Amino acid sequence: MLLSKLVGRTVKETPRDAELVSHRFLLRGGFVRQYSAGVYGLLPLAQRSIAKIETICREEMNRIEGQEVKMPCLGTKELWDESGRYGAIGKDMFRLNDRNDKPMVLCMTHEEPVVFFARTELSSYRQLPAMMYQVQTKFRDEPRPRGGLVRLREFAMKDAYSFHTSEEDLQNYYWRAHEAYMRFFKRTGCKNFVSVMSDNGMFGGKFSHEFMMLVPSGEDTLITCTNCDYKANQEIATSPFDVKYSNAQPLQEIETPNIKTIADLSKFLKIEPSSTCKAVMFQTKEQELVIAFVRGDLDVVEQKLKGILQKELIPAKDAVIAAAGAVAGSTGPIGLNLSKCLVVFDKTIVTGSNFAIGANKDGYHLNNFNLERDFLSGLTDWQKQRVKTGDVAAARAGDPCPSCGHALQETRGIEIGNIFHLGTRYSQSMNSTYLDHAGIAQNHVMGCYGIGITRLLPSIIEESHDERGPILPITIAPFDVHICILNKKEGATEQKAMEAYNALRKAGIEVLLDDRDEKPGSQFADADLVGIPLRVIFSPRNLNENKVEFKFRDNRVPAQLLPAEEIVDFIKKTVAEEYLRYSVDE
RNA sequence: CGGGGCUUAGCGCAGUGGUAGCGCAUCUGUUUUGGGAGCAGAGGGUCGUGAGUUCGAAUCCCACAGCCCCGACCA
Repeated sequence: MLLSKLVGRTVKETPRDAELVSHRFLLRGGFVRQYSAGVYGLLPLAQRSIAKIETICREEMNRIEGQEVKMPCLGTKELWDESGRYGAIGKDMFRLNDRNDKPMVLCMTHEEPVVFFARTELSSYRQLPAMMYQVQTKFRDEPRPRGGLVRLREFAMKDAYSFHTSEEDLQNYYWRAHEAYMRFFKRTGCKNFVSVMSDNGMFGGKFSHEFMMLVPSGEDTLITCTNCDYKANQEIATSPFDVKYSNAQPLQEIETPNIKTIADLSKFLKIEPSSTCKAVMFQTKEQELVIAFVRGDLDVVEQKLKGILQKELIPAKDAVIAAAGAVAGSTGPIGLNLSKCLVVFDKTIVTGSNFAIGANKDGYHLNNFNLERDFLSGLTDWQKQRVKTGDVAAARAGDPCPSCGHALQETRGIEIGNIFHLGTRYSQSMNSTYLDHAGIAQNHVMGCYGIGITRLLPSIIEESHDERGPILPITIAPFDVHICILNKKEGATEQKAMEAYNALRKAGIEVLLDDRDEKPGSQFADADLVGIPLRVIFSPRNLNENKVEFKFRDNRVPAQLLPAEEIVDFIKKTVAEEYLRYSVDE
């Protein structure tokens, strides 16, 4: 490809709206352009790069017996009603009506369409297990798109769905998919990534893993152990915490004027925040108050709370708080109207003792609160139905690891892939069955596996760049080699470069040739912005000595001067070696 | 959906009531050629939209929209 003809120009100035490094370089390098919030077009550089990502992805999916399919983006209300998600998913799903006013959706994921395939095509145990995958555009009306290509409303995802006759078979396949993902990310040049245990959401089945690129700009917080293999998204990460035990003291009511926060309360009572109990309030869509009690030094993880209650939560409104008899600033369990609220106690409150807690009376708190003695033991049977205990607190850096007890640490990550156990969540609701040995209809046991194709390019740039631009792995770079011609009009410079260009292309190497009559500085700056890993520079200065310059984009070794007649063979060899760096053993 | 900011040429910006500007980019010519050069010239605008105030509005008032950031949310 001749750079002079390439659609997509580089720009010197950093676009005002771009905050993330990857966003800045993708715009400045002429990879992408924005159409509207969360909607981008891919120019040739990005399109080529993403096509390579897709190819590697297909190879890895095929390797685990995946069969590529293509399901429609456009879906009907009827199909999404079968799983119940037409109603369960809120505004995140794009909805539209066809010409006859029939309600339609733009699919944000494809469990429903794939089950549509499975229930007619996978009707015998003889066909199982089976996996179908596609690379398809997804539409999600994100409340807030952000970070350039990191969070989009329209993006490409590789989504895969596997069908099994048993949980055991699914588990086996799940770990094969896990391995395929590790291979895929290594091959695409991801360096610092991990798989962590993650939240399944409301409909996701029993377990799941997220693949996370560890970069400071990541949106997710990960909790990892400094000693063992424990790794989890903070949404599900847990810790035994450091619990102090002491003998139960008598419950006392204390006057606490104008004390509304944990910080104020612990200061007033001269105790550690970990000796207090805080109330965090949400509500359900049915106007039911939800109060989570957690040790004062900890925070509540909303996803954990949702998991325990199996309900959607929104911030609590004053009227709902008042209706349940909760007093903001002094909220406590005693005196609540349990018919109007659900209460969840974190395990830190179950196992700890003598907490300072709200008295549900403005200006008062209780001290030496002990959950069983002071609250649970006095509940009637129906009240007990309204009170749950569980793990709702966020593990933090420094807390003990649940596996080995060593200190945990926090890391930021971008989610670049996930694998989910789905079980029979969709096959049951959508009546998707196969006949087993005995001729009895059984629901398919399912797993699903996603990779954020579009998101991978910015994620890799986030972890692989310098101040001048991206440093792309050869496996996903838009071209293998970038050739600059300095002072093309002088002598045979241009002719020599073109000869090398044609010879390399004949050898199947993808070359971007800067054939513009630009100053060296401009050419180098643009080459840095495009980020192709290998660079060759033809100049009269060096050709006078019969030499050509070669360098790596990442400057891993100093630039080398090579005899002109050797450059083609040298590049062929170097390109092959470069691909080898990202290969994964069979 | 809350809070904040922004919207003037392709990009980055200046312009507080009186003929719409600068830098970069683009095009022409010329000089120059190892880290974003110089000179000379040219093209490019419904100043986000609508409605007001005014003799006159990019500028003042009102409404709306779009975009970005923080938060909420993220199946």
